[in-house]
Amino acid sequence: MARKPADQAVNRQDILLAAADVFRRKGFHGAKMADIAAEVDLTAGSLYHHFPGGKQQILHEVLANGLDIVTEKVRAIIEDTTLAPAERFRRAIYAHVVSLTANVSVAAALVFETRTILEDDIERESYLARRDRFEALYQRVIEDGIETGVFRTVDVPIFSKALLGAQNWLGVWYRDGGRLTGEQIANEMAEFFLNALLIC
Amino acid sequence: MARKPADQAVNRQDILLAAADVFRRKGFHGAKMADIAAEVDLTAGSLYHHFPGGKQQILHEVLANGLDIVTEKVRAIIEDTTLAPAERFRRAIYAHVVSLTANVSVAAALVFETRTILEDDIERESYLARRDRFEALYQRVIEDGIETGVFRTVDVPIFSKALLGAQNWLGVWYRDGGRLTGEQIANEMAEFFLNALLIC
DNA sequence: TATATAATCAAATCATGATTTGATTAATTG
DNA sequence: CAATTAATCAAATCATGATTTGATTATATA
Repeated sequence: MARKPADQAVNRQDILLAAADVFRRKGFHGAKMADIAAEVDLTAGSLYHHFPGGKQQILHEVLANGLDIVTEKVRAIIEDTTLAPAERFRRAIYAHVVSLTANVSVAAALVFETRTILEDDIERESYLARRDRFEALYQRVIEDGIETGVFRTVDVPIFSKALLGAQNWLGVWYRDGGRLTGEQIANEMAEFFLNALLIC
Repeated sequence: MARKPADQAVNRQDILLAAADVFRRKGFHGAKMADIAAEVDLTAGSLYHHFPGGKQQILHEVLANGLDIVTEKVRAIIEDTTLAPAERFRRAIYAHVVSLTANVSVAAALVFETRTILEDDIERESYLARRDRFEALYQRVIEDGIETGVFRTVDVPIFSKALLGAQNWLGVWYRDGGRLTGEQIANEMAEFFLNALLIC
């Protein structure tokens, strides 16, 4: 029967992480299959064994996985209605930022390569849906806060784009081992945006 | 002597704008010289007459020009010490955002292709310097506000990255003809970030 | 251990696209 | 209008890199 994967054989996840890293450094179009393969000690051709769909499929899985992981964390917080809107908002930002900094390469791919995947008509639909679903989470909690009277009356779509921009930008500048940890940065950012909304 | 450029001949600026647009849609690596050429009714080879340095040079000029134009607008405001820090901060954001929305393609290039130009060792140095100079402008006015006691004591580098992220992100989502004008968005964003800083 | 299947590789294929080259066609200026 | 330089083009070059193909090697299970 089918053999169980050997311990030393590379698995899909290794390849996806390696790919995210190469994408961060060179961009999707600039990344060679050989570059990705080299990161996991394979040759370019071997990658097709794991991802028959080639480079495009690899990108798709990097982005879809990455977004899903963050979405799930944020969703759990936003939908916890036992907490006040301000607290849900704060915790969501914190979790989100920590998640991005914990995995800069994927965060960077989410920033830089979303455009690439949207070029592909097949992926386009499903990816846009994923993204809208995510953005809606933040919009919901902001609206809750406004209705409750604890948040200023801001333009919610614009505010959420500003927030997401600030967060996504981490994928551009954050590096492990910098002056602040991901958690410290997450705290700061949650503070910033909460102050922007709170009526004092 | 040298001939004066004919009226109907394409000029460098046309090409740079066309290039920025193609870069926005396909990314630097995905953009073909032929794509850029087609936008101005030329063939790929003809572009080398205007830009002997090829695609790389075109990217360099798009980014350097784009950044310089925005920098100059923001600089004039930040350095106008007849205004209070809060007012300088507000006007700088406004001018910056209006400038980005007035030229989405260049704004998008500044977001997506900075990484590309940084790969090039020659450009790297000069471009990083430009960018630091720009970021320093915002940091200065924020520090002024803190020292004056009108702004909260935030972590200035992190705050400015959050701000720049929110602004740069416009290059990703803003499109002409949307629900709000560039000016309206600029106002909103200035409000957001001012509220994040102001001690009420 | 024998066999089936997974993993992998090296060497083709195939396409694509940047850049160069050698004319050819304007437009300017004396 | 002749001479000169600018703009442009079509057709080579040249390189690069994704993907395919046909073995080869490793490992698990019967």
